[in-house]
Parts: sequence; structure tokens; C-alpha cells
Amino acid sequence: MRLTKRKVAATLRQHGYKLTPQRRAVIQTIISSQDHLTPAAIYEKTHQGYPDIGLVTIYRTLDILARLGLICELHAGDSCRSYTISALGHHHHLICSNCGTVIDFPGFELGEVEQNLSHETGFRIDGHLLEFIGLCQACQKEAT
Amino acid sequence: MRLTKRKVAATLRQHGYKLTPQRRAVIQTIISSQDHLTPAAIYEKTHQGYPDIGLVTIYRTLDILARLGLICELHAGDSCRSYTISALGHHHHLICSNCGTVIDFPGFELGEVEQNLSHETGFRIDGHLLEFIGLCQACQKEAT
DNA sequence: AGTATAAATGATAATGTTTTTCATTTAGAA
DNA sequence: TTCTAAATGAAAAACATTATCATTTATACT
Repeated sequence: MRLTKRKVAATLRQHGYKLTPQRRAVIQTIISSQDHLTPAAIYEKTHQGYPDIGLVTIYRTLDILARLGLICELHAGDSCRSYTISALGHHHHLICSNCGTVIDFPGFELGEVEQNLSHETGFRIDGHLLEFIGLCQACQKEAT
Repeated sequence: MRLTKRKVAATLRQHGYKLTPQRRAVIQTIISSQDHLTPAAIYEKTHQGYPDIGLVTIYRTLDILARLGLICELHAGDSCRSYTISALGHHHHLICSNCGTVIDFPGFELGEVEQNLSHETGFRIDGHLLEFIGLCQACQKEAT
């Protein structure tokens, strides 16, 4: 279950951010994509419906949305900074290396692993990053 | 158990790459660091012992080493592209968000998870990225 | 509805990172 | 030692991100 536009908007306002048309447009772009998008791609897409938007606004909006946990930053694959809308609750990502489609899946338990690690190393563990890379069904067929 | 300089050099030559002093210097830099290093940091450090080396050579060498699996690319934390020497066998990373220290630990089994995921989604899964972020013991004390 | 105000925006410039190009040098094979 | 393809360094180009600042605007308050 992914976040809705309404929910994202509400969260923004709860945190004292203004709900500008530019921000709405960026959110719309991210929500309506199944893929993960780079800042440049988000700019391109948003620009189509809102030609006056500046790239800087994209970056600023992405920073805010990411800080509030409304979008997720992905790392896998080539582009090192791309985003997808957050799923509710904790989750991980399965990413198609060809078309970029992102599938969220509920995070299976890493808590135990974290505890062991913490015990063995003395680290205080604050979080983790887990992403699977592969080829989605469509892209597998295409590759034939 | 991490890769040795000797092993890295041998692998390079096995693949037809020449063993230049510049490459030796870069390898030395990465091997002798406990941390993960950005290309810029690797340049800085290597430059101290080898002042004539160019930044471009750093990038080129990192590409080769990464492609051969001799160094690992890390993503966690702020800098989106940094490297550490590879451990033998499959492993994951535990990274200190303060000082950058990287601890390798043997990869506990994600195979089963991958199979389930693959079955549910139809993806062909090629790999994964798993990193834990936290604060090492020293940095925890320092933070007090 | 109208107004005040802090926040947000866009344009531009600045900064930082990575890649390309190309003439010169060099590691390694013969 | 000589030869050759590969590697290098310098400079420029391309690309990504951040800072600055004058102008505009969403929202709270009348």
C-alpha cells in the first residue's frame, strides 16, 4: 500500500510546509510513476505539466519529501540518487535493472540480525538498506 | 578476510590489465584504509605518495577494480559513491555513519528470501545490496 | 475579501563530480 | 632493446548539485 497524494499533502502541512502548486506537481509526478526517478527525470516529467517549474525547486522539494519519509531514496543500479513514493510501514525494494520498475515488499525481519551484529561489534545500529536487483517478467521476455 | 595487494595485482594481470605504479598506488591506498573512501579521498591520499597521479586515473582504476569485484562500492550514508576493498566470499557491510569505518560480515542467507520473492513477483533476481548503518563504539563514546 | 509576513520560487552563478579527448608516455611481450 | 597496445595526465566538456538573492505567493489573521 503506497502513500496517497492526500496523505503526502497533509503531512507536508502538518510540518509547516506550504502546499504550493509546484510541490503538488512534483508529488503528482512521483506518485504516478511505477519507476524510480532521478531528480532530472522528475524535472522533465513535472515540467511537461508545469513548464515554469525550476530544477532548483525539484531538488528542494525532494529534500523535504525525503526528510519527512514521504519518498524513498534508492541506490541500486546505475543512478545513485533516485526516488520512489514511500510505502506505508517498513519495506524493502525489488528493482528491475532494465526498466526501473520498483516493487515494495514488507520487510522481513532483520531485527534479530541487527541485534547479533550489534552484540558482536559494539555498534549501535540505526538502520539498514536492503535492495534486490533483477529483471522483471516483462523485461525477461523482451530479452529473449 | 580481506583481499591482499598480491591477490589484487594478480587478478588485474590475469585480465590483461597492466600493473602500473599508479594502479599499485591506488590499490595500496584502498587496502590500507579501514574506511570507505570516495574517489576524491582516494585521490587525495594516493596523491601524497604519488604526486603526479591524475584524478582521471583514479576514476579509471576504480572502474576496473570494481568491475573485477576487487573493490566494493558502498552506498549508505551521505556520499553516494565510495569504495572499500573486497572481502573474500560473499559478505555485507556495517558502516559507521560518523567515522566511516566499514566492517564486513559474512552474508547470512538471503537465498531463501530471494526464492520467495522471485516466485511471488516473477522477477529473475540477480543480486542484492545490504548495508547496516550505525555508530561504532569509539564514535558512541565520543558522542557523549 | 484584504493584508501582512514568512516561506517558497526561479534565474543565475558557483561549486563539485565525472567523462571525453588527445598527445605523450610506458608496461610488458617478443 | 625494440615495438605496440594500453595507460597516463592535462585540459576541456558535460553533468549534477548547491548557494545567492530579488521577486512572488500560500496562509494566518483581520
